[in-house]
Amino acid sequence: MSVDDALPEQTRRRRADKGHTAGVKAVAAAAGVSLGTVSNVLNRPEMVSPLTRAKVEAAMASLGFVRNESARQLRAGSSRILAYLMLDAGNPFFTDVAKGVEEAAQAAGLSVFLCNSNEDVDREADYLDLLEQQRVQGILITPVDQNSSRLRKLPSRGTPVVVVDRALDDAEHCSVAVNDVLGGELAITHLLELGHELIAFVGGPNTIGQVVDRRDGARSALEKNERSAKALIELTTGALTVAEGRGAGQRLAGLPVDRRPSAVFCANDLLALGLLQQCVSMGLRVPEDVAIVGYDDIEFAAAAAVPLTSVRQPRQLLGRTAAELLLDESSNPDHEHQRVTFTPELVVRTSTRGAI
Amino acid sequence: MSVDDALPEQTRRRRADKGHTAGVKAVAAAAGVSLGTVSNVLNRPEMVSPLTRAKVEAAMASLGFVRNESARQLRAGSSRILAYLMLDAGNPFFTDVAKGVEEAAQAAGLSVFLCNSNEDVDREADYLDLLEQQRVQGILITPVDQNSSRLRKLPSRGTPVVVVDRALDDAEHCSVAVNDVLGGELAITHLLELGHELIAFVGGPNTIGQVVDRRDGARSALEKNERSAKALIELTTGALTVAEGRGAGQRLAGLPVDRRPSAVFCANDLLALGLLQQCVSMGLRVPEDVAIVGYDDIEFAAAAAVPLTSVRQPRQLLGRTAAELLLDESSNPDHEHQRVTFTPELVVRTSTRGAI
DNA sequence: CGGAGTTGATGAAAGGTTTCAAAAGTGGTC
DNA sequence: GACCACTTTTGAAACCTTTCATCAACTCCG
Repeated sequence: MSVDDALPEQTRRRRADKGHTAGVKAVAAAAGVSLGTVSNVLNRPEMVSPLTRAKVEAAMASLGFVRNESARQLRAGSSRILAYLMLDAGNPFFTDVAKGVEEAAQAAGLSVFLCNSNEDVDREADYLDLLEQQRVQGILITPVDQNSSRLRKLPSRGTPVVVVDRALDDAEHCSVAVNDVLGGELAITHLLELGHELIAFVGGPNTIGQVVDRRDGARSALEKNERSAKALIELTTGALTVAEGRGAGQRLAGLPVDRRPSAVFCANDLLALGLLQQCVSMGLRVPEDVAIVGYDDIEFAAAAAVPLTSVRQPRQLLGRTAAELLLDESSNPDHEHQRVTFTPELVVRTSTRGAI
Repeated sequence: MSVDDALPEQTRRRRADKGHTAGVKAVAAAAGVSLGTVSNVLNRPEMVSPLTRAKVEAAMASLGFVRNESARQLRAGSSRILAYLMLDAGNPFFTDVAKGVEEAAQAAGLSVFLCNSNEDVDREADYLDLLEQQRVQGILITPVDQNSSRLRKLPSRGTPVVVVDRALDDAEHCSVAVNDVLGGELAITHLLELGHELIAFVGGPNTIGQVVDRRDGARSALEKNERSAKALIELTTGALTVAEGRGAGQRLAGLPVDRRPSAVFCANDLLALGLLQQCVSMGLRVPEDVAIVGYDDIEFAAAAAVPLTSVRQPRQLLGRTAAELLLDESSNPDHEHQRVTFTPELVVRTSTRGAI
């Protein structure tokens, strides 16, 4: 007693001990009803008399009852949660996709947990395990590693998967993507039309499918225009980040003028923004000395030092569609796996255009 | 039989039915050991003989055993997951904070679920309920609504809470913040030193504490410099987004020249970037016609059309510290609630400086 | 007043994992 | 061959919720 008096913080601490939370049983006892009735108040309130309901609700309030979701899920077999495992939470492109996912999930009464693999294969694998063990309703993922055996096994074990911004050749899940090859073609075709002869491609690592496709699109555009493959210089980066973009900018600016490309196509806008910043700070003029095309058309592309020409993707729509496919898969017994492909669009701005 | 033959997709569908997943019981049966032994293989592998372990592991692999995290948590009482409920996942500031959180969590062997309240009070409340019901280890939150009764109740019920980028007057949890009042003062003092007489403050809504503090800092700087309160024109926005920033830009540019502020202090960088973009597109020169100061110093601020002067916060450190406090709270019985405050720093760039 | 029908409340069982005290097995020693 | 110390395995109990068949009470009608 005197101890409690002397140490109020300890009281607080004790209160925070785990395991003290009241469960349905305690509520039932307090309200003087049975277990089942409490459960009915929670799940089928209309079939319990107003009087009883009031008693139970009062008991819940006074005991600070919090439903135990684990127990609930255990019984139910699956949760009301859906997860989006992002490639890079720091890239506005993916947070826009996430916004679309949230939109669709909310409309269906589900919640979304976002996870960030940060382009790290191990992190991705860990999260996949975790989410499967959590028995989430389904997983939306923009994979780092498209050959992940973990990923392939999920659907057959009961966790639906929808691949976002990528199309796997696997038939076990839906996917929603944008035609990245076409996007690459658009970018390079635009630069060729402007008269550029030597072009750099900045992107990497090559484990990322988007990078590969966009590069393939770039090459194919060269071919279609009957240019040599040597017209494309490849600068490989370790990730698709602003910092890597700056690094690439430095390498670019370091080239002797006669071998320096007059235009650069970056695998995403973060790279492009970093590259742009570095070029400007090293005295190269954009677009006079170097023209730059980005990819994604994130909100910041238009607000850049030199507004960025970029290949636009329907970001939010991508997320919304993916979530809808997932919901269909987990609720509709006649679900057929689909591969939805959207078409990108080139948005031309100052970074490739002479004038203001 | 013939039906199965004719419709291979249906087979696939059936396989994806829920409830078929093998549990410890099935594994035990398949390996010819008891339930407890399987559990030992999972949790204390060193105390089961290599031979038995091999048998069990083989059985797990062949049955595709996936641990049921719900059941696990139910027994254990809490999970190995920690959640960060963000104010706006589209704002790079918060994703940087999240990165710090993930860093600290990973070091401690925990996983992080990110949730996005999107500045919506109801969404925030829903997520808080959900996370509490999930019995997460703890919740990191940048609150929309600092008076949320839900939020206040959490710690006493056993879910530790750390408030990020905000300090509540409540004594029931730790908080990690940056001195926003000081940040506001830094910004305005800088503008006054440059000779600006009429300054606009752009930010809102006023339910967001950061906005209020930064505005208060702005006012206090005026006072300290013996200027009239009228020297600060307030343009209130509905959210801290690029779009709202553009709107504010439009309102600003619409003012008659003699009543138009020569400088603007924006409550965050997104507003500043939007405002900057709008001003430029409406023919105002920055910084000649309008000087702009942002807040947060996100990576994109430096890459903007006109590199942005901004108040820098230690973003990642903020997240890391918050997560560490949370971990301490849930593991250390002698934990004392702390209120950590970092100091912001003004980064001057072209948007407030005459020359290049 | 008896029986049918309706409404509301009950409580046991199930769901998958972990824990722990107890049992079984192993090897060595006197 | 009995006993001891030690390692390994066992199985029942507990965690909390939901479901569902069953029961009780009440209303209405003949």
